[in-house]
Amino acid sequence: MTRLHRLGDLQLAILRVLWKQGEATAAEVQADLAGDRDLALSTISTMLKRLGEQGIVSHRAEGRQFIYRAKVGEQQVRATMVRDLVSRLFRGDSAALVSHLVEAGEVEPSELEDLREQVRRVRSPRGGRHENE
Amino acid sequence: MTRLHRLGDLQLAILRVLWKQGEATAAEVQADLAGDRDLALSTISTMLKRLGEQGIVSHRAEGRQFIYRAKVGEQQVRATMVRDLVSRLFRGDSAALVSHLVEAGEVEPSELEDLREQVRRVRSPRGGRHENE
DNA sequence: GAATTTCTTCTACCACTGTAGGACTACAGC
DNA sequence: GCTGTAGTCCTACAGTGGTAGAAGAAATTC
Repeated sequence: MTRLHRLGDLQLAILRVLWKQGEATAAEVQADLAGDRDLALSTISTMLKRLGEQGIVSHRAEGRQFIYRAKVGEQQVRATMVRDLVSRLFRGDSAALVSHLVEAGEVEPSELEDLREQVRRVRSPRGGRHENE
Repeated sequence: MTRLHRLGDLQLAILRVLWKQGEATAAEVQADLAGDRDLALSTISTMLKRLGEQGIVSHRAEGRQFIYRAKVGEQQVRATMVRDLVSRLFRGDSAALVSHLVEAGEVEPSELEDLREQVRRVRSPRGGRHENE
């Protein structure tokens, strides 16, 4: 599971299906992806197999077919990929990424306010203390 | 310049040098990178040539050697790559990325506050209006 | 002008993603 | 038991990044 930080489009698309469905066969993944991407079954199978070799998905046999399941969670992938991006583009400074988002007009300052509020509510359900300071 | 959104490590490292120095020869890039990455000159040259083919850098001849210059700015690359990540991992919702950063403990809520302040200062130097709404 | 130095370009190789056709295999039905 | 059928695996190819040796070209130096 070494290269979690640079997953391709198809790999992510497949993982998204597995996250959504819990587990799925290659054919089910193919069906779920159909529309956006009409891919041959062998394309999906090949990628699932490769993801398995990389430890990113696992599978169990059910009769003749394999049922796949993601071994990594969506949060984990997000965390890993975001951290990679931050280290590559913002010298590891996550706040610089947020700053960029605001300056680039991707988020509004007011949204920061909302988020701060929302997080505080989660962290301190009854007006308690923070873990630092 | 179609594939700005997925630049490799070396490509970014080279661009960083060009951004810092304005322009540079392959040997200068190599020298600047030495320490972190000790690469053959031909490695740098090859990548600079490829970046040129992709329209990401340009060069002019100065006597026998080429002097390279980035054709894309750091902000542009950041914007493109961040947008790509957001679309791949957060369904295009940049605020969700910020939310993720806070929940993952990568930025503190207090930092959001600072950023909001900082941005307000930049946008409205003397308490003026915003450009939207 | 020949030799040396200094660049660039060519060629090559490995790894990985995306993609898929075809081979192989095993179960299901007749 | 044979034959479809449904599923996996093998093989392959193009594209791209990372890496670099070797070849080719041009300027500098004797």
